[in-house]
Amino acid sequence: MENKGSVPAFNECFRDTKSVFRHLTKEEFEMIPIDHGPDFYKRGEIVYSEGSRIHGFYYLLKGIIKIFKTGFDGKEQIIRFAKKGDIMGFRSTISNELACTTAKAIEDSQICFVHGDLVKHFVKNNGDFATELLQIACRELGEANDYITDIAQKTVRERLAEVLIHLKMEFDLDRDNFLQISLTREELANIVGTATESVIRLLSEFKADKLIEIHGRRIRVIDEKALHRIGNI
Amino acid sequence: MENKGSVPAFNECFRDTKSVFRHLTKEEFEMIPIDHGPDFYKRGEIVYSEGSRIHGFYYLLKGIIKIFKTGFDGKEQIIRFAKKGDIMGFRSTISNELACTTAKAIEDSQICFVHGDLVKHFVKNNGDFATELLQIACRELGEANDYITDIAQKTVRERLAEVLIHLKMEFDLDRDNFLQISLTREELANIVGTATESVIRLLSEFKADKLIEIHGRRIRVIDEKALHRIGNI
DNA sequence: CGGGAGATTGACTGATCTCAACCCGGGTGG
DNA sequence: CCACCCGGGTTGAGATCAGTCAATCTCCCG
Repeated sequence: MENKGSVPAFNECFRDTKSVFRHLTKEEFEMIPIDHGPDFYKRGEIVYSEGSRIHGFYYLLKGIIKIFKTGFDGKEQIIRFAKKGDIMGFRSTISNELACTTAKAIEDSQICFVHGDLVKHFVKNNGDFATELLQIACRELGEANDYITDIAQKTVRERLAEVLIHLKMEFDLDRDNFLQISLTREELANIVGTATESVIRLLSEFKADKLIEIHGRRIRVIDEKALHRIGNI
Repeated sequence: MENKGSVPAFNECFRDTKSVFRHLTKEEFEMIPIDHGPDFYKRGEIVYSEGSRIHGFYYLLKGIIKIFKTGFDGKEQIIRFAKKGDIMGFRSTISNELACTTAKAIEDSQICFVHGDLVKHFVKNNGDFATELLQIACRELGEANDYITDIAQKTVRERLAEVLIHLKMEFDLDRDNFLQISLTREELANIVGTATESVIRLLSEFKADKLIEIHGRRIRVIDEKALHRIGNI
């Protein structure tokens, strides 16, 4: 992690009309220390680790972070991805618990940090901010519930189809309509909740059936309808 | 659903020092209409259904409610249980979405309802209340994440062992140390995320191995250590 | 007593996992 | 420059966990 940020860049990131911080008053805004700009993380670098104490919020300015739990045998389970505009670490901050997930950059990323005490202060004194946070938590909760049901009830094939659709919706496509996000087969497996080899086999199948196109890690969805059908979405 | 409650009983339920509503001021308290007391639900009755609009919070005074999602093929996936003191329906209320789960009484229950607008008002104007709600959401989120990882990575056997431990921790035991909560084999399967027959076979195994004792739906954990080991907890 | 729900058991099947071998491309140290 | 190594990616074979189907049993209820 490296700090190259400038103060204006830091301030700018909170001004975004879609930022969680958009409800802060001018005065509250100025409470955020701007002694240093955003932090830079390279692909592979860890933002925070499972079991460590988190001292505040991470607001993602740029890049993609994978958030995962490590299972009993060391296998990762990817819970979600954070991308531009998302916040991380608020669960632990709010509930005063140790982090229950690890956050790792899978693309070079730029992150603003806001101290937990400050966030708690905002929650207590700014109803709109509290409501916003609560809504974010509730949205995540809804997604988690869907996830649970899917993993518990669907086959690996169904889940993989669904994950591909989700990735397509959640992340940008490049000029050739390939998914921008670059995941190893193992990471895909860790989203779906299966073995790497299973993902590989199913991807080949999907490819053979002309549902997707693959160039190394780059994947393009060709027949979204069919994937919807396969995934029972 | 039937309304037999008295006003005092209704008021009383918010006074509990462990209630979410404990942070409300006297004035806020009085904003809650007390024109009717708590509602009574019999075992099997539905509090709210997936896909319906929820108009507020359900605060559980007494009883047990199972909260589940219905999967593609109609199979239930139990997400969690609500018991005395828990709230239900806040996700949908806060995020203004339709209910994504169904809540059904598995024991005769007694529930207080508070309108959503009021709850939102409290969140906006009472920082402690907002913080409390946020913490509840965060706790659930943490549990959901654990759940995801478990279902994705553990075997059915491991998960069943874990579920038994959880049930023992979460619910009271009767005088004979049997779990108070009465679940069908199918409901157990719908927590674990497996087939009913698998649960039956594994329960018999656990019983043969003297880890648990079974009398119909009543289950007693005998060897908690061993279950811990089996469940990799 | 008949009916129905839930519980149990057995047999079978098949989706997935595991293990092992092999490939490929990039980076590196000699 | 080249051999080697290492992290992914692929493929095949075999093992197995767990789901499905079907028959039976046990209560409990009207």
